[in-house]
Amino acid sequence: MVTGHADTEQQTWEDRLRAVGLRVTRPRVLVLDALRRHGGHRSADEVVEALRRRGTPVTRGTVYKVLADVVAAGLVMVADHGPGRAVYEIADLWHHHFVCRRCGTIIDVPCMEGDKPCLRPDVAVGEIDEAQVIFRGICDACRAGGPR
Amino acid sequence: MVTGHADTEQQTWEDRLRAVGLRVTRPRVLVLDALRRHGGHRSADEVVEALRRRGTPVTRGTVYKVLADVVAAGLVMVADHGPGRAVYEIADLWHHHFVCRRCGTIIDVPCMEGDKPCLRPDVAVGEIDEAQVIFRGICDACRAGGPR
DNA sequence: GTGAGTGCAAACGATTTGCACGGTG
DNA sequence: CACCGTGCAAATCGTTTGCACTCAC
Repeated sequence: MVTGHADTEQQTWEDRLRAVGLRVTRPRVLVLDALRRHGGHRSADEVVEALRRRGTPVTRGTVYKVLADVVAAGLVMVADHGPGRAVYEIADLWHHHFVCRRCGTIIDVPCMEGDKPCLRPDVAVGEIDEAQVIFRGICDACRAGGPR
Repeated sequence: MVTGHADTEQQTWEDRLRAVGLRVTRPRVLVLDALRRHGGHRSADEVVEALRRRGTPVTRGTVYKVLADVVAAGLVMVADHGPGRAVYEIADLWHHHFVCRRCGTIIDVPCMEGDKPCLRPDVAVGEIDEAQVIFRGICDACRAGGPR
């Protein structure tokens, strides 16, 4: 599909960035790559930490700016699961989140209707372009771990 | 139903507080009452401000503590619509939220299936006790106000 | 070369915490 | 009267911002 050898598909980020009118810069590619490598949800600080560990440090402030840009551009989704708990992930497939009350783990829950908002309220409130669903409860791992 | 004269049903808070094992104190009743009086969603600061205006001031710190307690006790629901945007409301009837991207207004969206989580994922992730749904888009008021 | 993007560090605002006093049970 | 809950103020933490420098285009 992609011409070239990139085993990380990294080149795609350049295309995607350009496609949304953002310049291709090192921090942007690194942040996006960190998110895709991880595959799951990461907070801004976790991205900073991951990049630092990889030997390609990016400033905290810059990470926030990059995240704000790519979220605004639609490349990344942000989900707030509580105060000071914003998590980011690549906006590829739409899905919901299950948050464990006990261990805080976030588990992806596929959206039953594909890549568009799968829910619609039965009252007219406005034009809905997104339906973010957060399920809360106790995850199987914690339940298996005993009643406490 | 309730013996007494309380036109504000305030006495109920005492019962509800006791029922969940919390002491009945002035700040707690005031905070709960402020939330119910308002009927909608209020941030911690808005509660502080409302109580101050009513001539029954409660410290910001105390409001946060009270809110944390009553949320933990299940008397109040908290919804996070973004970083530093936690809003609280009485946990009486289950419903979802529609957040306008333009003006920030929060509109209640009734849950189609009554007072229990109306949604269930089709994968087993754990024991779900809550499904919080946040719809995002442009509210009718903003749309009526023109394309910008 | 020019403006967008970055790094650094200080500023910010919501929420939390420590401690001494006061009220509830 | 013992303890929980409050008030006050300082601390904490995630996130934002200002400014000079650098790099992408």
